[in-house]
Amino acid sequence: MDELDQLNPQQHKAVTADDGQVLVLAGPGSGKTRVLTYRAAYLIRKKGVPPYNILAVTFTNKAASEMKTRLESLVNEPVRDIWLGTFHAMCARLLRREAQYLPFTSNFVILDSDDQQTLVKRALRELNIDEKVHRPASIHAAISFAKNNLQGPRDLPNRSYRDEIVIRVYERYEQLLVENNGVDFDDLLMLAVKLLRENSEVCCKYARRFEHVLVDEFQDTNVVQYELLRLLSSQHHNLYVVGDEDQSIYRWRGADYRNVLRFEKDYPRCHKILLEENYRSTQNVLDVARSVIDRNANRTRKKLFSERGAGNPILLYEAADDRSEAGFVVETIQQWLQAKKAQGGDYAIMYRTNAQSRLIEEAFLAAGLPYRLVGAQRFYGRREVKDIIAYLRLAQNPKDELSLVRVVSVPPRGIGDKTILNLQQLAQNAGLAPGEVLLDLGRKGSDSPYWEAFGGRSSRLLADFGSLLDEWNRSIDKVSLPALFDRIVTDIGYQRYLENSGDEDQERWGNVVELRRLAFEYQEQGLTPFLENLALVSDQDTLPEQSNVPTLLTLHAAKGLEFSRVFIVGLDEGLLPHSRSRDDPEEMAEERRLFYVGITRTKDQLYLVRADRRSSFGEFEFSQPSRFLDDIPDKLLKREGARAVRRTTYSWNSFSSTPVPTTTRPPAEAKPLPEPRYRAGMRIRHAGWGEGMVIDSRVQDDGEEVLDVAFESVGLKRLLASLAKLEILQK
DNA sequence: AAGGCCCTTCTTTTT
DNA sequence: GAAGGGCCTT
Repeated sequence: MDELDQLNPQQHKAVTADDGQVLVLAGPGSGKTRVLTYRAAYLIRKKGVPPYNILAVTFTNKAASEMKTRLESLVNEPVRDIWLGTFHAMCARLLRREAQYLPFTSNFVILDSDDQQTLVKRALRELNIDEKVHRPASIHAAISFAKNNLQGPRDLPNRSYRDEIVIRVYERYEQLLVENNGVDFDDLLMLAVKLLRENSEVCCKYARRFEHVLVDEFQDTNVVQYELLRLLSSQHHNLYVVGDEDQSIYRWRGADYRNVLRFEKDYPRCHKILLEENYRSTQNVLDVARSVIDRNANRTRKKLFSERGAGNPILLYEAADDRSEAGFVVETIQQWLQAKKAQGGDYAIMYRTNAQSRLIEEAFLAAGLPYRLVGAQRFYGRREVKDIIAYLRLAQNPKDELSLVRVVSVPPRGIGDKTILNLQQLAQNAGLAPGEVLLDLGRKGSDSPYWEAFGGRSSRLLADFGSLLDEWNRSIDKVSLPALFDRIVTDIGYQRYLENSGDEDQERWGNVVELRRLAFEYQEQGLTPFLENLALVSDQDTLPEQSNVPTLLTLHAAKGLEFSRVFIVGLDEGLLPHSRSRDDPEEMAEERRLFYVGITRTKDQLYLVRADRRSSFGEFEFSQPSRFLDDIPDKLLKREGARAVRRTTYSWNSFSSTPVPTTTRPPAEAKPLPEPRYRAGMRIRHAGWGEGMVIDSRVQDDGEEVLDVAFESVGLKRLLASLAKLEILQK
């Protein structure tokens, strides 16, 4: 462990801290995760703690596997038996092991958010509650909130009709979960805590085992997770947490950065260590970050500093609309790539909402530039992927009614709504899951007691499907996961089904093949770990391996990552901060932290981008600059774009025909501008795009000349004269 | 039973 | 501007 020498004094102090409770408060880029990894290595190598006795909790699976790799290289040998993973994965593991104490069997399924929503809707319908008045999403949010506070239906206040509804839906929802042999995300945590609380034997078993508990991203733990940590460290009391209040961005999921304060209160003898030196960003980036975050209250002020020097100024580009916002991003990247001053992997484009990625993707596609998009939803949310996963889930857990209903007519097999309804009612009366009735029909055919309940045709069809299901279910332990996968896909004729379903069938089949590839990676571990992983993948986990292309991601997904050159787009009121946060100071503070997280991902160059108009709803709407921009001192910003050149745009609205100038900002500073080299009407040649005609040329405040050129090959492009190598063909 | 069409209704962030 | 729900036809 000579590697300890590579740490700065603060980091060294943190890594070698004594046993007991340790709170490491660390600014962005200060080597937080590094400290955590070194701490684990230090415990193993210097303190002789067996990995078996260590529990390390990270925020994503990706972070976990990276930590494991780094840990192994630090201690120079494979690290087995350590528990290293996310809260959810860790709880799933614990619950499967201890399933005997639960109303579930150990092959329980983890429901995704769609499933959860479906169950809530079913509960609402059964209880005859109007979905228009009581939105499933909002009821589900209330249930989730309760679970995150360790409250069951009967622990909730019942003071209004609305309370009453939440309680009744919650109760039915819980029953439905048990009937499906399924748990939701919140249950994973809540059931684990309940088990540890109520069963001291089980609690002791784990608390004895985990001599050391290490936690990353502690600021984003919620009440349940906090309690879980308390219980798991209740024997040895060695709890080591690392976090940064300023980067807490999951309040809406129950996370509470005040857990940091609570930690100090609950463990008054805890050792508190600050890491303030930033190894990532230039001082300019840090100064901008600080000007934004210092407006928040309730935090340990950290004086972030960097030895990297001031660096480049931060660029603020104000585009006319969201299309040209996307155009600016892609063209800027393209120019730097062509000038060989940067490479694709240096870049990240961050945004508040997933919907914003669309225009940017389109701009990348139009420019013929590759990119990668972070987001599990993109792949796992696809219909074909969900279909196959549902079949696998059903094979593993025939009680999974949600999956059964999903796949029963995909591809169509003559079983319709009416028959399914009959099946469900019959099953309910028999005290079974529909899947179990189906299995019985499949095995016994016309000898099954349920055969008579359906018309002859329906009985036959159900029995056929039931016997397929039976075969899949039996083969789980006999054949490999890829073999089971292939068998299901063949048995249901999925490829032919896709081909007959028309458009996009190639792409769809491609996704099925990709899912099969993933299944192949799990052939050693088998179906249950595979399904569990599918349920618990985080967006970051789906980040394709380094391919040196720009990355598109939400600000949330950017947490814990770093990039040389970062664009944060959509810096408009209503988007960042998001309109849903407008009325709540706590939420507004969180939007600010979110912006802060984005800024501090930057190593070298930060671009802040916004647009005067953007289409939300399919309609254009005018937008105002984000209030957060006002908090950045002018001297740290270099302005570009429509506003910077004082091009007045006019807005119109339905109330008045009078044009309203929307340009309000004074120019950064008034000084004579150099003459443009290019004029409208010139014919030019570009190295990549060939010949084109200059449509517009203007010089910005900073002296950069910006051209709009119509190319014969690729159409209209905006470029910087200083970067693009242009040849003037005709004046 | 199944597929197609038009209607609304939203749109934060995600384990 | 997409996705789901309801209603229609075959």
